[in-house]
Amino acid sequence: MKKGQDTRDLLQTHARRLFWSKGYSNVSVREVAKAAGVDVALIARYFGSKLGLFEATLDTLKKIDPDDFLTADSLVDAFVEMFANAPKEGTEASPISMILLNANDSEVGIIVARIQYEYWQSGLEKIIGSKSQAALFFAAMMGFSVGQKILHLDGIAELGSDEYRAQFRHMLTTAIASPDF
Amino acid sequence: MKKGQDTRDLLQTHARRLFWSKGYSNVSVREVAKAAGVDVALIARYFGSKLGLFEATLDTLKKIDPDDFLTADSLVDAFVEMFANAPKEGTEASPISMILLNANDSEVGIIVARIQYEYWQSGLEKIIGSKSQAALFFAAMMGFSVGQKILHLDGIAELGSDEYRAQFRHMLTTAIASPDF
DNA sequence: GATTGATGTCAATGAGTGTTGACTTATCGC
DNA sequence: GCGATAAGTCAACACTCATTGACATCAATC
Repeated sequence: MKKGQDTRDLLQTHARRLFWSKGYSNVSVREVAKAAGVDVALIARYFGSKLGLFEATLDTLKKIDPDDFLTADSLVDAFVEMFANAPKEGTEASPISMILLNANDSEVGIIVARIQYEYWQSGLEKIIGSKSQAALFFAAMMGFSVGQKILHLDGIAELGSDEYRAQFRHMLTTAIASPDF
Repeated sequence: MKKGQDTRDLLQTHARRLFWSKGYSNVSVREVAKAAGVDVALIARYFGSKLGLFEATLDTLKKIDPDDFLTADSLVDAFVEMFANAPKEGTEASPISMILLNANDSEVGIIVARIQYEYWQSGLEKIIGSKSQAALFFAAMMGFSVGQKILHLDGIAELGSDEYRAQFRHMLTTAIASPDF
């Protein structure tokens, strides 16, 4: 018989993939269990509840090192690449678009958003200098993310092109820059 | 006995308020019927289905005149005021944040997003000049909206202050401006 | 080999969902 | 007043969902 930890890992892996691509409320525990090849009841055993299983998939969100983005240039670079090299549809969502994917779920959405924003907040404020401007920047990133990943807006979908990449870089740079007053 | 049109209007009014504040999937037909004080079955009678009722609440989305925003200045003004004077929590969502509120619902989210984007698209492109930049601008607006209305991010929540309003105006203005290349 | 505890199976529960059809009641035209 | 049509009521259906508890099965320990 398998070790319990294996089953746990199996559930967590498939839960992450499913939750992060379809959103919390669009995935049932039966679906996760079936994908993992185990019985539904084991979710309750190992994670207590569906929400417990979901929260277990959020661990990796906290493992990115914020010191990777210490200057404004590298921050812009990082974001440009994040969107330009975005994986195609059906794959896992980026951590940021995860927020939007669950925005309508008061319980889950706030959990994800808080984790994400608290993570980015200090770094963004350090670089941008203004708390409110950092919040605007973060919000704009969410918008780009949902525009690209969920709504597939014309234009944003093809962020890979050089011309568009330059435009995107320009927008981010000016957004980070200090106002002229 | 009431006229049928009255019941129809009553259902539509309460449906709009509920759908636009909690999102489509977070509102049940029974909840709408109870708020309107009528029987659930009447939703099927007058609107065919829950989705039909929802689509009926989208009519007002199409009634805003895009010619109100013909210059870049008035566009920025309109957006600044839209966010600065945003109604408090619990009230109806703005049309834009409606998109995010339903982003995780593949059926409903796309309906709302398409209506909204197709409405703004031509006007934005006319003002901004670039199709992709217009898409980015629209996406950023969605992000601001969800940051303010749904996630209540520190900073964005208080967009009414003069200092913040100035920062917001600056960000929008530079975002609309042409790149220096 | 028996006992114990971890692990996995199965069926059922109870709450919620949108939708349907038969029925009753009111309103209007004649 | 009568009949046709509109309007509203009620109960049920068929489904999905997360969760639970009783039961079975395995692995390790004594």
